[in-house]
Amino acid sequence: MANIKDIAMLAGVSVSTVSRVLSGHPYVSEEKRRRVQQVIDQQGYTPNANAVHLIKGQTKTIGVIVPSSHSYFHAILSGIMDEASEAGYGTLLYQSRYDRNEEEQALHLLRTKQIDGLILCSRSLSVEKIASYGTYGPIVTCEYIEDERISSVYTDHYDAFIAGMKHLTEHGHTDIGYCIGRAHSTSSQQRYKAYTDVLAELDAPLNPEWIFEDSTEMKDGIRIVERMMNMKKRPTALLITGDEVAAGVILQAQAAGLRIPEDLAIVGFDNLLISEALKLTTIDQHLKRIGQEAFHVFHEMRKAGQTSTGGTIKRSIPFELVKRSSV
Amino acid sequence: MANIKDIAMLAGVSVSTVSRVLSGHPYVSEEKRRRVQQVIDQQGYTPNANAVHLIKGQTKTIGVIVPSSHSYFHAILSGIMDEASEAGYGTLLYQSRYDRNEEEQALHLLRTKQIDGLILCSRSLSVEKIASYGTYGPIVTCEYIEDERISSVYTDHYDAFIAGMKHLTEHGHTDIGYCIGRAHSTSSQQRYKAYTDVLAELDAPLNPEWIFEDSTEMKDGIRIVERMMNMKKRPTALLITGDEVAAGVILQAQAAGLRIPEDLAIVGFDNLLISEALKLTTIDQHLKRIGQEAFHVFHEMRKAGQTSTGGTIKRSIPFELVKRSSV
DNA sequence: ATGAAAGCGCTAACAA
DNA sequence: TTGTTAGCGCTTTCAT
Repeated sequence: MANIKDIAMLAGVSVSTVSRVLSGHPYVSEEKRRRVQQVIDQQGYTPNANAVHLIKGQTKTIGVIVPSSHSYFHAILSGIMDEASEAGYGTLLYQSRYDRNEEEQALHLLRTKQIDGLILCSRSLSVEKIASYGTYGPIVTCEYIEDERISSVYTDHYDAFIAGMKHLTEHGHTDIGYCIGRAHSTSSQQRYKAYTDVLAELDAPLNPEWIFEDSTEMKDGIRIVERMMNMKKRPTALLITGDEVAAGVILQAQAAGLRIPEDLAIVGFDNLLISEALKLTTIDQHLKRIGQEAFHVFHEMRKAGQTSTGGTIKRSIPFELVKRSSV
Repeated sequence: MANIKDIAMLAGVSVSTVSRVLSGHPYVSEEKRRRVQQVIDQQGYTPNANAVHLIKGQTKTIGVIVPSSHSYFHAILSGIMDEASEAGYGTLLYQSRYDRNEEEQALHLLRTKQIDGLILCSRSLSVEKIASYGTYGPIVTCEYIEDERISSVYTDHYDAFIAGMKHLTEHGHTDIGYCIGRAHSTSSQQRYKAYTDVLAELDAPLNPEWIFEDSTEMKDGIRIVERMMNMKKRPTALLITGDEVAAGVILQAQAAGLRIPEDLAIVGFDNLLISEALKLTTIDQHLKRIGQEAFHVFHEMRKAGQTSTGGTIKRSIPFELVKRSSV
């Protein structure tokens, strides 16, 4: 493996000239530039990135933590990747599998300077822990976090849930249930509040049995309907955070002979590719845009960091109710 | 940000002693070890990974290219990650989105020494192109590749397809169709061969209309049934590579009033989480195991590379027909 | 058991 | 326009 010294020697120039050619520096004579480039091509030389990173003190790489490869995160990720490559950044993906250790491992990359910043699409670690890594580089979360040391780009889940509930009540529903992912996340709490607020306004009773937790995949949707079929009184409508879960619900509802929306109305979340095929009414959170903005926030902080003391940024992304025929 | 020199100074020792403490080297007096460790803790010091990588000439990181976050790749990935972390390796994920440039970008990481090896879960680039990077480190693909310069860990798709077809013919089916992903991949060709071989043996006619291409997601399954419903003669059984597509087929088949397996028998592939919920008969390719073996192959090559000229490895992973009630 | 010093491969300030 | 040289932060001989 040739290094820059070899190239310099073979081209009969100094290493600095090679370095200048490499970085497209203007002050190089056309003749030497050509000569150097020729040696580079012929030797198949590429600079050792570790050396470059070491001396530059940056890697032009942003880390992204996703807990799983769920399409929800995939949508955000695609937004991040687009903007990152636009800005000349690479993307280092880290799958935490909801494991705190794995997650801290990723945070560690920031300390050891393997990445310039970090975007968390979800978190398992405490806010305190995450914030403690803030000194090593910009950290951006894709869910709202109170802490002042961390930036976030997020959906207002309370408002979004209210919008979904309203849409159902406007269609005459009062027996409404909902399905969420992890029960104790910040968003789940906001959703619970929205749910109870609307129910209270309606003077409708709250039936705890109609709240389905830990639903993230299609199979969870199937399970939910199986459980519903055994209830003495079933909800007439369901708010489902995640269109894959909604797909499972529709699948099993059909198998059980329920018509949609007559017997069961559904409002989903995320507006994935299947959502359209299923004619699902859903709340589009513009996940891709969340990813894009997350990168922008990182980038802004990074640029600000050079000059002033970059403050953190909180940015809410508007959602949109996409009406189809499941309500 | 303190560096090793600062730590040495603060602890009143040389940098070598700090380095020894860092790497758990035996020849350090208990007293100095404690003193150094104390300074390290108090300063919150962590070695700069770029410097370590530079001098060691390795990163203890393996790159993984996945085209998308489809659960098929996720299953392989989880196998890779398990074995990697077991062996003290980090995993750098790269989403190529079937884009040749992105894919080459990942190959480039090998040249620039940011990763020690690379596992491709799928490829868009030519075999030639990929093989040309083989000199920079071990490359392992998770699909069969003829080329001698590249290792692969794979399912024998011909045999697997034969097994699926046989299972259907044993249940009396002769009007069999199938759904595949990318039409021109190596595996698709093998499957086509298996399909025609079985049909020929049966003296059954081949109906090109019953071959559905470009099906990877649930929505594709929906589309397939919509198309099938318009046919004058429908297949009575379907072999579907990908249980998410199968889920879409089941969903839409139910909506169209087809009973499974009476009106339409289905053999899926992959045995995902939903497969069990859907009572889907499916061919489990042991994707996780493929991922595990892919890492092992990388690791073996890497270790061999130190001493001898490490040859490449081809390793076939056995599949398994999981019988449930969709046939 | 410890330290001095060479060097991993590169960039950039400085001199020429 | 070009070359010399001093690091970037670390590991690892080689002495002692």
